[in-house]
Amino acid sequence: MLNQTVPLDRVFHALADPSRRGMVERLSRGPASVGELARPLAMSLPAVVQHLAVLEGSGLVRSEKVGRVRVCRIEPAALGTAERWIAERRTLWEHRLDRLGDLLAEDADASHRGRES
Amino acid sequence: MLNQTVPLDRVFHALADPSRRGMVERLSRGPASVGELARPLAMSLPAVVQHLAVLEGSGLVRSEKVGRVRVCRIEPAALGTAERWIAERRTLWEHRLDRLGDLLAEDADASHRGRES
DNA sequence: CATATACTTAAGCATATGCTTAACCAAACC
DNA sequence: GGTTTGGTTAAGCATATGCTTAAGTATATG
Repeated sequence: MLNQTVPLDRVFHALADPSRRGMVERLSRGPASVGELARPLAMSLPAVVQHLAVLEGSGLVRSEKVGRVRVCRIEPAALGTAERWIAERRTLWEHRLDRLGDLLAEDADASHRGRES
Repeated sequence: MLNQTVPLDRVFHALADPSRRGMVERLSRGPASVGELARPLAMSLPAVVQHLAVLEGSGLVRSEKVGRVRVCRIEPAALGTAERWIAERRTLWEHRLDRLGDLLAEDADASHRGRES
């Protein structure tokens, strides 16, 4: 498994901003133009375009130009990468807690039997 | 559902750095001291402590001092928050794709029946 | 053809981030 | 009590981020 650190950096960084998460949220309900993405945000259009560039750079969003409007859509794969990383860490400490639980159980068991070992 | 935007900002920002993810990864296998966390990283101890502060600020990690060594542990809840946010977005566009699939199915159905509507 | 619309590009700026080194503090060791 | 060990605090600095305004381009629309 290749150590793909760069995309994770970009995906998590992209998600670390509430405006960008708002855009992802909007796009998860369906495609939208830059103007539509900008409407709910209290900032200039160029600022929104910069956020969009971060999202595209992370692979979370892709866009194409149709006439004079740019249509943006979500790109599920990148979100999956982030979700998977988190899930893997969770699995690790869950297993660790399992082993800890086993140890405690053994311990309890041992003390019932009169603390051998 | 309260709009808890601040912790998500911090959690995603904390995860956006490979050194910090490395620390989380290490801690997901069990508690560690600051020195242990620093060992694999090519940077000064104060830099590591600053990363640790970011992780603690996000709620991903908590630590306590035992004698002269600081013991750090992972805090599962924060990771869960991030995972949940992503999962919710995924659910949204999956449902959207379902509806889209329904539409296409209806469409195909309609064209079989001779393109009504 | 003229004008409005929907971006796009460029430049500039304030603040935040990610380090560094130097100096300091307190628990453990000899 | 002196020294090593493990961490902490402070200051400084280079670069990155997140905006802004101003000006430009290309596609509709009347």
